[in-house]
Amino acid sequence: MATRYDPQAAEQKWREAWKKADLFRAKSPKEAGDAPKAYVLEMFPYPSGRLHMGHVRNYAMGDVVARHKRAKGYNVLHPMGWDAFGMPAENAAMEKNVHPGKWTYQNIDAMKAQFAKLGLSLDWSREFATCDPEYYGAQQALFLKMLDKGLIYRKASKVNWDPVDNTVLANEQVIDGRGWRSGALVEQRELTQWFFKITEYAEDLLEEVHKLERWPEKVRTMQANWIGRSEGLQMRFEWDSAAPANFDDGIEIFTTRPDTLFGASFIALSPDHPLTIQLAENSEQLKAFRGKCAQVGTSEEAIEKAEKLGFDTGLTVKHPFVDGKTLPVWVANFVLMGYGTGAIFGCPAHDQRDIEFARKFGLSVTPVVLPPGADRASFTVEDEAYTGPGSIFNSGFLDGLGIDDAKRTAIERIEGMGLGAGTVNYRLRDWGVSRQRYWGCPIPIVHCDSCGVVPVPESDLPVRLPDDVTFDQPGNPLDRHATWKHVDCPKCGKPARRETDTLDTFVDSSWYYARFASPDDLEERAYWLPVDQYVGGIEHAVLHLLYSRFFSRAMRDIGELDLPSGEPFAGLFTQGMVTHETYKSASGQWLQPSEVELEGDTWIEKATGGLVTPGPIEKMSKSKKNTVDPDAIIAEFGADVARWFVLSDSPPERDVEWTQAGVEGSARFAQRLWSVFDALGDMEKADPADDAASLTVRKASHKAVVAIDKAIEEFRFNSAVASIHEWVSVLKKAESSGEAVGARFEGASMLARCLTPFMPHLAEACWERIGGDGFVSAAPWPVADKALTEDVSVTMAVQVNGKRRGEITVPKGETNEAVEAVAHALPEVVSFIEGKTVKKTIVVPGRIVNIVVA
RNA sequence: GCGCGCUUGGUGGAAUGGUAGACACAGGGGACUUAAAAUCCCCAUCCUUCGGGAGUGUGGGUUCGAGUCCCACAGCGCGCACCA
Repeated sequence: MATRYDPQAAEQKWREAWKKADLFRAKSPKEAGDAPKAYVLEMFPYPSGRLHMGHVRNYAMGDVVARHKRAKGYNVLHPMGWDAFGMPAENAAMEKNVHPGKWTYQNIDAMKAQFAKLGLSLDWSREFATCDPEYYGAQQALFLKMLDKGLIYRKASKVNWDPVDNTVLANEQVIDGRGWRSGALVEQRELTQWFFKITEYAEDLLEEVHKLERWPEKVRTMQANWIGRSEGLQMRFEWDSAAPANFDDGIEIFTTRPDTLFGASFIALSPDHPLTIQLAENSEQLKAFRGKCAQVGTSEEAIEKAEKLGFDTGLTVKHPFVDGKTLPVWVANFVLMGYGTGAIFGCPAHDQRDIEFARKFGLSVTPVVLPPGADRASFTVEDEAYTGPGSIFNSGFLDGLGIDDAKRTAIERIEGMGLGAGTVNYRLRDWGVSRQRYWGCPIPIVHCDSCGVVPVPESDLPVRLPDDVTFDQPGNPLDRHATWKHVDCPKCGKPARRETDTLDTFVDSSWYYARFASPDDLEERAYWLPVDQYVGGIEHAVLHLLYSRFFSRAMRDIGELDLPSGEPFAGLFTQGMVTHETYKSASGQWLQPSEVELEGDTWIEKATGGLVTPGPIEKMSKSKKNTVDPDAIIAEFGADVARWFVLSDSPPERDVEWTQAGVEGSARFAQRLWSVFDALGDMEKADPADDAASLTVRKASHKAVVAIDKAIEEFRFNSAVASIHEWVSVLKKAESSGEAVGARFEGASMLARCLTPFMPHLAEACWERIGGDGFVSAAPWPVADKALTEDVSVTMAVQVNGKRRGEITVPKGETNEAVEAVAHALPEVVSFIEGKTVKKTIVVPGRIVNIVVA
């Protein structure tokens, strides 16, 4: 009697059995023996308390890799933990009056229960949350070592300050120049903050990113662009007018175009340049001008882009190469303080920003690069700068040189004059990590009036967050806590104050992969690292991955990680999002998928019967209400079906659209799979026979194993799914004709093992039904028999002039001449080549025959 | 603006330079059934005078042969964005 597979009962049963058998615990290097290691890691989640479909897809993918590797004989580390510090916990504290810690750990419990239902092959023995004192205490120790090594420093820096909430805002929390929560106009404030010296590794981070062959090209490019290396010249222009105080030596600029120095017509300073600030002290006009620049600067990029603002300081400098030539010094809003030296020389003829500025303020324009084929007497630049190739002219000793030669020559000359040197500049800036927040890792520092900045002794770590905090007023609870910040100086013993800033939560996620490998054992860390396969969202392409690459280097250099390359993630895969159609009611409200239904061709709202307008397919989000709750799906169809669906329809790197019909299709297929095993379950087990029907089944099975293996290795899970579909069709066909029982048993045994990475619970049930030994989750990957995967004859298409006209089947290894003869004799072919001259015949063995006729 | 990527049936997509559209979803037809559900099987790019012809965003090119390689263009998406 055929039975139905009951996912609810089966999934729970198998999960409990796995847990009891402790199947997924990573072996120690010693236990593993000769087995190679595989560290499979998915980006750990923020414990929001609710699992979403994006998580399901992310972790399903990682689990496919982990289970496949395990079956292939690897010692697999597949851990899980929680990225648990951050703003949402503080927001919850303010809104619901619940302590961030309590809220967070409750969420972790809730989410862990949801995770458990997915049947992931995780090693929970290594679980931690970044808000555990053991974790952030270890992080504080790393901080102190890095500080000691000179990788951390303090400096004053501008931050977005919300004057109502009394807090610092991240850039993404500033919307149209206003705080996202308070709505107050955001101010730029100078605060002394802690910085990680990521720029120290800029060159290495750039160089090594190109070698990460198992990373997506796209991510590597984004990182390279973010680091933004450019070669150029840093030089100083000496004063023509009287030198202002503190700037006796002149004005330092950076340029990538020293070849255009003869075309210089002005110097431009950033509104935030120290000289500008100094000059503004005695000039109301300049003060006003700076204010104007700051206003425009916040957000409205369009406006900012349109208008070039300038202020003539009246100062002048000498041109380094042309005696008697002077350049005016302006302040310009388009010059950024954060890049180079915060000052430039303007060469309007060959820089678009400079030409716009020069035309607006009537500054001179001298072309010095002659485009190929242009006439030197008549070539002019109007409103469009020329930035292409050419030869240098109007440029004294540089005349006639190409751009690259001219750059080199100009740099040498400047160096010879002692005015500057060739340098490399990076767009990358040091990483500011101070956050004026409670729910983060406390910075282990004490400020003492006599001793200054004093590190907390390692024996006093962790510096714990106090529990008794309130969120009823704005600002940092650590700062206003009655006792917490008041401590004695570790050095002199006098009363001092704790640092009340906490670390950016990106710090927490920059080294968790090393902590998973081992809390403190360097050898074990060295054994597991680097992560062999990292899986996560593309949204972390720059910051998280760059910070992690920095941290692994820093940890290496302070002796906390034995990782010569410094690269923490050898392989990276970025998966696409889960999307869903959106729905709007007649009154314009977003509706959840569960609130609407399809009647014929039109969507209606279940509750009201009102007409629903389906909208674009977008990433599942609360605001658009186009979410599907994994719990509900698991309750209805089981976790295997949810896993199968998110892996089946689209290539893993692309978005997948969640559809009800698609899930139902996956559920149907799960039953179909079960029926393959169920039909065999009551039969006598037999070895495969060698009749034609058996051979057909066996070939399909052995070929499928190879195809699925390859597809998983290449992250083409959708192709693996397709192969399984085809395979099952063959098995079902044999089943309906009652043939090839032995071959079907063999195929089913292989199928159960190939299914395990995708639908682990179902695979266990199937394995059990056909009397498999132990857990299929612990069974080795099936080995395909080469004799069955390689055919003795091949079908080849026959083309005439590149058009397919027929096909022939010939023995494998047949000579080209014989193949050619068969092809020429094919009736469909004869009618096309009759009466024509055959110019040549191309035979690609095993693939195709192409007959070329005149 | 600069950089990167993508564009294949009604839909998601498959295809080491070698039979385009595997596999799935939706659709159509049939079988089983008193009926339904479930299940199983078949059809399905377009045009056609049924011989064939056209066809992978558009236009060129390389090749015996191009979805795949090269050039140009268009559309869409992503990233960066006054980076000197």
